[in-house]
Amino acid sequence: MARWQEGAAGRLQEAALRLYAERGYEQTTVADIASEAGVTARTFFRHYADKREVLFAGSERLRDGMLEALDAVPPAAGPMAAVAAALDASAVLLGRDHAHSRTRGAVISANAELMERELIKMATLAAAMADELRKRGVPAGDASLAAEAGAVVLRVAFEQWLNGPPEASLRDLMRATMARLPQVAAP
Amino acid sequence: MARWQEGAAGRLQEAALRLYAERGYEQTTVADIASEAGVTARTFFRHYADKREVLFAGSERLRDGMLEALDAVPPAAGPMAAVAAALDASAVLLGRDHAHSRTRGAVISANAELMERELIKMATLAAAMADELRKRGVPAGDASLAAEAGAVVLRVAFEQWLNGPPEASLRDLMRATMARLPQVAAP
DNA sequence: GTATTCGATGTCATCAAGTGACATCACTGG
DNA sequence: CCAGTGATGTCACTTGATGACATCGAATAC
Repeated sequence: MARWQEGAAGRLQEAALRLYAERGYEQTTVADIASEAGVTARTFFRHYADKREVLFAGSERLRDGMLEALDAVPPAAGPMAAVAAALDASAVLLGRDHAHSRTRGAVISANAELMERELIKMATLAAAMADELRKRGVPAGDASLAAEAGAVVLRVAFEQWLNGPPEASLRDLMRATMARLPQVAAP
Repeated sequence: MARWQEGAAGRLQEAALRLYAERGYEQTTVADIASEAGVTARTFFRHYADKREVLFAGSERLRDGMLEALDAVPPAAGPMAAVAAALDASAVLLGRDHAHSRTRGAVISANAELMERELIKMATLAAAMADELRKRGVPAGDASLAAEAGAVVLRVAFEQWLNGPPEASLRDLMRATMARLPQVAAP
């Protein structure tokens, strides 16, 4: 028998999402979350850098999955084709649990601090994709544009998916949005 | 003679930028800034909602200027043409003081919290443009895409301008980036 | 089988951000 | 002259976040 219960990180994650959803992010203290998970506040900060981060665990997995998919595309293909492959990978990772994503999305969009964190995660993702594109020989400016455009497609499609029926395919939404972009962007 | 010196908001802004640049954002306390500006910390928070916001005063002026320019474009023009006009307006407002922008940009990109704030300001801007486009009859999805794409162009061009020579024209950079987008976004 | 080390946690102290309540005092309009 | 206004100061307090040190079960070494 362990001195402490296992899976503190997971319990903290669940408790945080539940409390944020129930009473709101600002009305929830770290002490509340920790006590709910059966640990102390100090332990919360050993698992998550701050009160926001507990909602964004797993973002490295998303990034790695997307970069892997991007790398798998032959360099002969254009930058946007590579980005499209990364978006396909993201759809698999993000499009699993519609209900959970909805709760999480509602919590995040209800609070500016959480929105900020979400945005910087997306920006980091885009920067990583741009880096990868540059390594493939894409000119710096084009790499930034393609990666950021991909992030825009991801955000717009994900939001549509959240607001739509649970059975809709996030991947199809992303592809449709991706196809629409050059038409809208044309003058 | 007034009981207190005028222009506390401006003095706080200058002191904050200087101290953030000298010792770094995290190494600067609100008390430091306030004392430098000859007021108390409590007064700092009466002028700026938090320690980050002092670097983002004037973002409403930028938003208003861009929305005004967007509105001036005849609705017959496509959404991207309207966004382009808004970007032109932003170039006038943002492209004035290269040295100051560079210092500010260096401070912001050196700190994740400040980056977050910058990103949410851009996202708010994009959301406002998208709203305006929808009012002009642009379909919701296209409006989001066009506005977010415009924000991408602004960010990429602004960064190039910051890293380039002071005499370069931000407006020209934005137009060139804008023209490049549909080519990159095409599969 | 006992000793040692390791790792996740608890405890305590402390700092900085942010906020509410109330006092102050120069200026302003009557 | 006097009441009211507005920017500020003062004080008390909550909460987020971090460093230092202690604890104790478990794995590992011997």
